[in-house]
Formats: sequence, C-alpha cells, structure tokens
Amino acid sequence: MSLRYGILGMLSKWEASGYDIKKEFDEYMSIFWHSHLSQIYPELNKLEKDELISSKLVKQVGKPDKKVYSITDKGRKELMNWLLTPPETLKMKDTFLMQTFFMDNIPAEEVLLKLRMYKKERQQRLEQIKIIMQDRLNSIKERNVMKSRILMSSAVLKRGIEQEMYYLKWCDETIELVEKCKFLWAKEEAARIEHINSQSENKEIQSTASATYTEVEEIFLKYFAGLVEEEK
Amino acid sequence: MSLRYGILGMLSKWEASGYDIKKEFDEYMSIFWHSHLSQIYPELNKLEKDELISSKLVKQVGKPDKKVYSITDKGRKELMNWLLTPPETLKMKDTFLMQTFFMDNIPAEEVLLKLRMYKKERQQRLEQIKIIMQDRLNSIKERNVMKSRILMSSAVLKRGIEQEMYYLKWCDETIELVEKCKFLWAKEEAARIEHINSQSENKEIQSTASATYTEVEEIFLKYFAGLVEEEK
DNA sequence: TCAACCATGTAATAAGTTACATGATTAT
DNA sequence: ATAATCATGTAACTTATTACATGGTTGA
Repeated sequence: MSLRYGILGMLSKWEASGYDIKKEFDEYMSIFWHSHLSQIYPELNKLEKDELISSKLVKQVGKPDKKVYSITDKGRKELMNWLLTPPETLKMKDTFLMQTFFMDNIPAEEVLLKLRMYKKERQQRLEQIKIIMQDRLNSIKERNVMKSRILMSSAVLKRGIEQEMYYLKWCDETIELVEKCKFLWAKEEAARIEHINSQSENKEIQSTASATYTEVEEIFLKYFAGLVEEEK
Repeated sequence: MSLRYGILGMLSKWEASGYDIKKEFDEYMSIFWHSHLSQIYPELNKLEKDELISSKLVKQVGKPDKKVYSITDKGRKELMNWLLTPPETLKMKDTFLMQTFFMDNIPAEEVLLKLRMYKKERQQRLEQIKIIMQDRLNSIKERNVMKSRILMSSAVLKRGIEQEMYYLKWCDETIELVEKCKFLWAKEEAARIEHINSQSENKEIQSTASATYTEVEEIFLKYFAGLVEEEK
C-alpha cells in the first residue's frame, strides 16, 4: 500500500514520469524505499483510474515521448489523510546480518573476508549519499531558500547518512572483535576433530570445546562499551 | 530465498518446531528479518522434502503435540554454501521515514505529534531489545562459556541496539529542528492564503512564500554537525 | 560496435500478508 | 467468561521480482 503513497507524495513535489519516479526511488528515496519499474507503471495506471493523479503526453526530441503525471486535488487530500495515519511497522530485510548471525558455521578467515567485503559495499553507498547531501546543501545555500519541504527531506537525508555511518562503524568494530577472537574457531575445530577420533569420552571433550568467557571478557566489554549499563 | 536459510541457520543452532522458529524470528532475529507462521510452515515442508531438515513428532502433556525439526548433513552443507555467497542487497521499507519525507504537507503541530509518537514506539522497542541483551550477557557470564556462535549473535545484537539508539537520537534532534523551524509552515500557509485572495500578483507572492536559508542557517548547521565536511 | 540511457509496458513467478479453520490449556 | 498461549496448517489475496518485448539515442 505504501508504494502508492510514495508515488503520490513524490508527485506532490514535482510532476514526473514513471521513469523519473524510479530514478527518485533509486536515489533520494532509496533511504526508506525501493521499487521496480514493472511495479511503478501499473501503480501509476491505478492511481490515474482513481483520479488521484492525471497525465499528459510530452513529446521530446531525441528521446522517446513520455507520460508526465501530476497530482490532483483529490490526490492531495488522499495524501494528507495518509500522512496523519500511523505508519506501518518498519520492515527490515538484512541478508548480510542474517548471514553474520550464522557465521560461526564458516572459518574465521572467511568471516573476516565477508565482513571486509561488506564494509566496502557500505562505504561506497555512504560516499554516494554524501554526494547527494553536499549537492542539496550547496543548492539550498546558493538559492538562499528554505521551505518546510526542504527541511523534512533534509531530515530524512540525515537519517540515511547516519544509518550508513554507524553500519560502517559496526563493521570496523566487528572485524576487530573477530580478529581478536578467532582462536575460538580454531579451538572448536580442534575439539571437533578430537571428537571424531575418540567418541568414547565425548562428555569430557565438550567441556574443552569452548573457551571461557573470562578469556575474552576484556575484549567483549570493550566491544559493548556504551551500550550496557554498568551494574554496581 | 533468504527465509529458507534463516530457518536452516536457526536449525543449525537448535532443534525447533515451526512455532519455536516463529518466536525466534519475533525476538532475536527481528533485528534483521520477520516472517509469518503461514510462510514458515510451508517452507519447513519444502526443506524437509529437499532433505535439508528432518522432523520427529514430540508428544507433550497439557500442550498440543509438536513437530520438531533438525538439520541434516545435507542441510548443513547447503547452509555453509549460502554463507559463502554474497548477501542480497539490504531492503528497507520504512513507512515512517516515507511519511516524514512528505510531512511538509501537514501542519507543523501534526508533524511534531507524529515524531513524538514514533519516538515512543522506537523507545519501547529499544527497551525490549536491551532486556534481551542483558539476559544474554548475564547468561554468558554465569555459565562462563564463549563460543564463536555466541560471538556472532552478540555482534548482530549490538547492531540491533545501535540501530534503535541512533534512530531515537534522530527523533529527538528532528523534533528539536521542527520546533525551531515551525514558522516555515506558518509563512507558507500565510502566502497560500494571500495567493488565493489576490491572484494577480502571484509572482511577487511566491518570493515571500519561503524563508531564506540565512534565517535558519545556524539551526541547520547544528542539526547537520558532524555529518558535513567543513569546506575551507 | 557495444553498452548505457531513455521510455513504457506485460507476463510469469516468487514472496509475503490476512483470513479462515481447528482445538486444547492456562491465566485473568 | 474471556483472552492469551500453544500448535499446525490451508486459501485467498496482495506485493514484489525477474524475464520478456520494443526501439531510438548517446557516448566510449
């Protein structure tokens, strides 16, 4: 349902074609939403049928013609109505974090490799979004205008940048954690091999399979510093 | 596709029923994923048909019987394979941020109301997740064990807490920003009314419709402090 | 010349959500 | 009494993704 309002909101700012809207979803709006063209085009047709938007054909030179949509009064009312409605719960689908959650199943070196690769991905994304922000801030300064619209979209932009910044920071801290604790994988692997070689005394072996918390307490507390309330 | 591996990964840690898995998705795993029972049950059947997991019926007293699933060797191999695979791109669907992006369309007081309400929601979620973390950390300390499994799930937990903490901080800062800048809404509203009353000189009116950047520069720079690189 | 961009769509499939169905137990 | 928890599923529907289809222009 929200895609509908994402498009409607977008058209409350500027007139745009389906293609334009997709670009906005990929750039600025990618902080909170994403969508495919094959979903946007049918949705635009539905919105037009419901008379929340209207279209006009614009002929272009050197480029294919395009259908430019604008919001109607009815559409504006519908948008305002939705804005006063409680939001749907946040839906996160973070496959990388899911993999991380289960990464004890692969060797420590592979874990480090994955974390470093992902860090690069986040870093690139942060650079992208920082460029968008600099451009925006410069344009506001140059034109010397400030509107509630600019204010609210800037707030969202800030959230987007922070999200990336802190994800990146987490990557760094987690790489450090795994580097300091990779002996855990070696210990567990050794215990597994021992377990195969002598299956008779498996109870004794299981107790040596894991390290004690005391061995990593300092590293662990440093990793969680600032998040845990100190108990007295 | 990832739900499949979420379940498989879950079963690489403990044996569980569909109902148990759902609880884990709602609690610990909610940091990176969510799923309904009506999606989990069919997926479990598929996984069993593919021989990645196996089930046994466990009779219970005072409770309905349950089907407890465990991962097979084939399943463990499939999981490891997936773990070495690049993750799908992060998919965020944040309806609240979407609304925020378009909130210039509703009065400033409504914006503040929405921000304050959402802040409470995030706050409650943070409290929940902090309790989960405290329980986890205490149990590790008590039992005095440390395994790579605990390490990796703790890393994910940290990310979850940070996410909530910084979202909450953003709510606070954005509430402050809107409070300081709510005169923008009043100004734009006044200009709109003037525009209706005298449609002849609309060009002149549009120039007074928005405030200048200079009027809010100090507030704006404070809001973005730490995110923007200073230009010399 | 080959990829990328502009531009709009449909069709098939996959994934996710809500509603329906059943039924026992436990806590308020 | 009534709601919540435990437990497993199916059916209908909505949403999202990938593949297919078309075709001109621009830049490397």
